[in-house]
This record gives sequence, structure tokens and C-alpha cells, in this order.
Amino acid sequence: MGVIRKTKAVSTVLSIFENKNEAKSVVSLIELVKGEMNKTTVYRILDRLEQDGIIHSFNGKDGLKWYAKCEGCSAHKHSDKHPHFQCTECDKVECLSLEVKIPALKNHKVDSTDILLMGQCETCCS
Amino acid sequence: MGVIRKTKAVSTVLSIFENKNEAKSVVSLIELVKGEMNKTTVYRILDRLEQDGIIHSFNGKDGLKWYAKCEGCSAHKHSDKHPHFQCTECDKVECLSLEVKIPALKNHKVDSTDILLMGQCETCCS
DNA sequence: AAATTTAATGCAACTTTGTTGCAAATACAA
DNA sequence: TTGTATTTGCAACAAAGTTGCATTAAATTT
Repeated sequence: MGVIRKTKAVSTVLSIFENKNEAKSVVSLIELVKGEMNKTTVYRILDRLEQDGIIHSFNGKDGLKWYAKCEGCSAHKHSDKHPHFQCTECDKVECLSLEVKIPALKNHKVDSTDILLMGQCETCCS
Repeated sequence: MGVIRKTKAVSTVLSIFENKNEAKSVVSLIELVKGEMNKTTVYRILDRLEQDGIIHSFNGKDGLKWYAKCEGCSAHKHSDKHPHFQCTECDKVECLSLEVKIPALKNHKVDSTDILLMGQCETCCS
């Protein structure tokens, strides 16, 4: 289906991702736009933006869903296979441009990989 | 805190992990022991077993929590850094003994990694 | 083998995340 | 500007997981 209409709500959500290269949890997004739109709307907009390859989703360390802007994705080819880093102190998530090599698996067909590194981010390290 | 008393409920949960080398989602565990014990008890036993290093947990592809038996873990040193594989068709999860090399990250202190490969398992491949 | 202590359990109520159906509102094309 | 299909809000729901508290049952002590 994807994004079809440029509504005010869609613009608001998009603008949150435009500026920074930082990932956002759905929970924090709902909080950010509280008063401006319904949480159901947030869920649905994120779905559509992901289907259009504008953002990508992944699971954070607590099993919560996070989203971030895709770099070079389209509706049909998602380049969202990069790893993510989540700080165990401040919970912030960053997209990493690392290339992680996964050894081949016998008798398995691997379609995608989720890699989450956890530890202390630059800010919380110092 | 950890496991202190060997109750019937603890034995039941342990026996589920003893036999097979297969991971179980909390949801499936609750279903398995339904009638025998309360879901709260399942959650609490899993917590204690994990703290004692007898099992380890990780997030499956849908953000659900899964558990599997540790191979060579203790309360203080968890060797649960191995990757997992989840089948996108039958949802089954396997622990992999692969060694995945993660390149060093500048200005970050990486303490642990979650790696989940997704695709078709041996059974669903053929 | 009782009595005592402390951990473990059951239960109900609750929180949080996420979903669904439907009516009303809005984008956009004709 | 009108018509139609998409988007939104709302309320109700569903599933995963948590909490408090009274009760039960291990393990220790006597």
C-alpha cells in the first residue's frame, strides 16, 4: 500500500526522522506527537513509511520496535541490514554502517539478519 | 537471587530445556505447562534460571522473549553471545555455535551483542 | 519429627504495547 | 467544486508481561 497522501500527520512524523540520523522507538514517537495525533495514526504512518522504504524498523534491546530513516532504500530493495547500537544507560540507538560478515549456514536459507550491539555510547562512556 | 529451591514447578520447566537443544518462547512455555502452573510462576522461574546461568534469553523476530539452555554458562559468566536462527515459516529458533566477528567501534564500549538470523530452517527448506 | 523460617506460588488486578472496526474527516483527481 | 478513496480519531480490544499480597511449601533448626 504505502504512503499515498501527504497529510499533516505524515509530514510531522517524517520531519522527526529528517533532521537527525537517530532511531526512535514507537513509544517515544507517540509521546513526541501526543496531542497532535492519535497513537493508532502513528502506528499506521510508520507502517506505510516502512513499506515505501523511507524508514526501516528493528527491535531494540527490550523487544520494543524502533524506526530509523533508511539510507538508500526503496520499496522493493531494503538496505536495512546494517547493525544497530543501543546504549544500556541512556537507551539511545544508532545505525551503524559496519559490514558484519555472517558465515554460511548449512541447510538453512538466510534471508535477513538483525544485529544489535549493546553497551555504552559516546556520551555515556565519558 | 537465583534458584534456591527445587520445587515441582522448577523441575517441570527445567525438564523442558533438558531434553532438546531447542529454544522456547515464553508464550509457548506458558502454553506447555498450562494447568500445571500459573503464568506468573513461569515468568519468575525463567528469571531465576537465567540469573543462575542455567538458561539464557534473547528476543525473537517479533520482539517476543525466548529462552534456551546455556552451554557452559555460570551465574557470573554468561557465554550467551552466540547467534540465533529463527525460521520465518515455522518460527522455530536454534542456537548457533557460529563465531561472528564484530569490528571495533570507536568511542563505544560494546558489552554484548544480539544476532538473529532469519530465513528457512532445514525442515522448511526442503 | 515438629516447629520455624524464608522462598515460591496462585490469583487478581494492573500496565504497556500494539491492533481492529467503523464513522467522520481530509487529500486529491476529474 | 464535486466525488471518491485514503487517512484519521476514537473506543474497544488483545496479548505480553508485572505487581502486591495472601497462601503454600521447601529447607533449617531445634
